[in-house]
Amino acid sequence: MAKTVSAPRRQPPYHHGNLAQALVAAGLEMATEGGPEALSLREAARRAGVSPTAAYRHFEDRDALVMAVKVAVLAQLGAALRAATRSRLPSGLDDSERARQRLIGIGRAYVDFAIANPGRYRMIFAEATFPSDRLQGEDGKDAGESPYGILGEVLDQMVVASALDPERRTGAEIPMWALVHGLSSLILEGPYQQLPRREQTALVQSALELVVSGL
Amino acid sequence: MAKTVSAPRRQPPYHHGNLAQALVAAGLEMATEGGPEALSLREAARRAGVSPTAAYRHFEDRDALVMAVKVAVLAQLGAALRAATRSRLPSGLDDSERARQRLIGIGRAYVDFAIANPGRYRMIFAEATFPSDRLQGEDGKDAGESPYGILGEVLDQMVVASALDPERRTGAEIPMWALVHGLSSLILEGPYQQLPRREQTALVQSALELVVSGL
DNA sequence: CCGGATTGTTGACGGTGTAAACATATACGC
DNA sequence: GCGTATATGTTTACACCGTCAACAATCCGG
Repeated sequence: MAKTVSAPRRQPPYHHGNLAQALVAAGLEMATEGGPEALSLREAARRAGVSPTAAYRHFEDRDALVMAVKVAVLAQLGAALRAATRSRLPSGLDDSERARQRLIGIGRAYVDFAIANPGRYRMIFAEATFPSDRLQGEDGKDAGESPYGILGEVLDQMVVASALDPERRTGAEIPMWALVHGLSSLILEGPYQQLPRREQTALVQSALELVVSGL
Repeated sequence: MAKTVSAPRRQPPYHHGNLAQALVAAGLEMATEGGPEALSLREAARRAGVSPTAAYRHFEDRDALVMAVKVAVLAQLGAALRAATRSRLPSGLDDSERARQRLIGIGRAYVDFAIANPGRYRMIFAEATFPSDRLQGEDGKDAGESPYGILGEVLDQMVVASALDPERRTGAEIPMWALVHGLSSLILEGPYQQLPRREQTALVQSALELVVSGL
């Protein structure tokens, strides 16, 4: 009775089913816990309940896994920024001011994401053996929900709402992007880590306003 | 004849003489080649011509060496910024404009350092096991030639030269610091790595002007 | 001159990334 | 339906890494 053969799913099947995805999920966990340097192929395999080198059937090397996790994190950040673009704005603002507030809003959302998820955030800037083999390509042409794409969208809307001179639109993402990333680094690893959250966000707000008003 | 005993310095003496320093130097090399993750205690020992674990007499663990190298890099960056504050400025500028140009100058110098020394630059933001044990302290109270201190000096000079409202002096380093760090990251690992150096520096210049004029 | 403190060495352990050889399940052509 | 190629997972092995403990050489203060 209870033949081993026909017993349904006694122990995990030989084939995992979706190892690649499970490995990325494990990698995401590890990144959350300790950033990019905490990400290990063997540990990921362990967490996926699979032999130490099974990951090599899905990722050429550690860097490949890192990249995959990085992409996943970018998607999460993109979602956070997208959510920020949908948040309610105080009423009684004209279109121009609303567009401006949207921009400041995603800036805040970016830094908030970094503060709330330091490990995952740092994953975004993980390296791939510096002498960069094939850095370009990237293919991410859709960029539909890429953080950078969303920033571009919001800037475009500012132009439409006459909150930004069309002539200054080109390259406008640069100072914004640089600022939010710089702020995040400063708060995460720099001189402002000790500050109470309250003051941190105040500092972020004023820096954002400064740059946005300068655009 | 030629007694082994008295033969002068046939082979390196048992005691290295200045291992700690040599290890930091080796670490600096390795950081130059491949950033923080390329830094290994054993390899540093090897380059210093010493046994694999000798480093432990001078550094508690790998992180300690990383920190030491980080300090060394900060000093180099500080020197670069200091040099920028001494560079000649075009004549015919009033004090206020000169002070402003100084600020832009160290901003450029910061990004230039990052571009010229990506590995060493990234070392500055190397982590020490995120759950940070004793992050504060830092003691670096002198800050004489610390990059952050130099930035503060230049901002103070702007106040003196009436290029910056004293009321806005507090926290003025934040957007500047965030910007130059963000720009560096963007150029090193972000969407602008492919750009010709020429356009990169142009982009840096305009972002700096935008922020400085907004201070 | 001697004995303790510094500094460096040796050997060992568990962890990592990676490659090669092997095993098993799945999928596809006949 | 069968049989085999292919995809996926396992085992074994190697070199490297960080770290610890035990040992050896040198230096320095009494």
